[in-house]
Amino acid sequence: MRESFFERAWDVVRQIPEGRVASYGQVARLMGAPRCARQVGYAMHGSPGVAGGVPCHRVVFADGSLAPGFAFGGPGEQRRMLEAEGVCFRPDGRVDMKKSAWEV
DNA sequence: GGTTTGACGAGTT
DNA sequence: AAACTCGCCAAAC
Repeated sequence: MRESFFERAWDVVRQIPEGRVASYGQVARLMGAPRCARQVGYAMHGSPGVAGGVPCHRVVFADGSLAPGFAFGGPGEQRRMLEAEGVCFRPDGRVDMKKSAWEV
């Protein structure tokens, strides 16, 4: 059943524990496509959302910055959601990958 | 079946 | 430090 690349991406994102964040490249790597970070990001855009079991808000850039224009109701909503899960943020507005990076 | 696109990443300027 | 460019690759047109 070779699910589409997207569905596989969702499956990996689904495994991200609470209070942790994973970069697009990280997710892509876990799915066996380390070069497909962009496709992962695009898959997130088309994800069913948290209601579908895909916490796309836990997926961030490799730098720890969030996607511009992200919205579950507002760009600041994602940060608020992550903080609520225990994710550490830096004054720059980026996620503290050093503490909140998803350890596989 | 070729072209365009894009929630990335790393390298340059 | 921030902005820009190039490369990668799957999905949509």
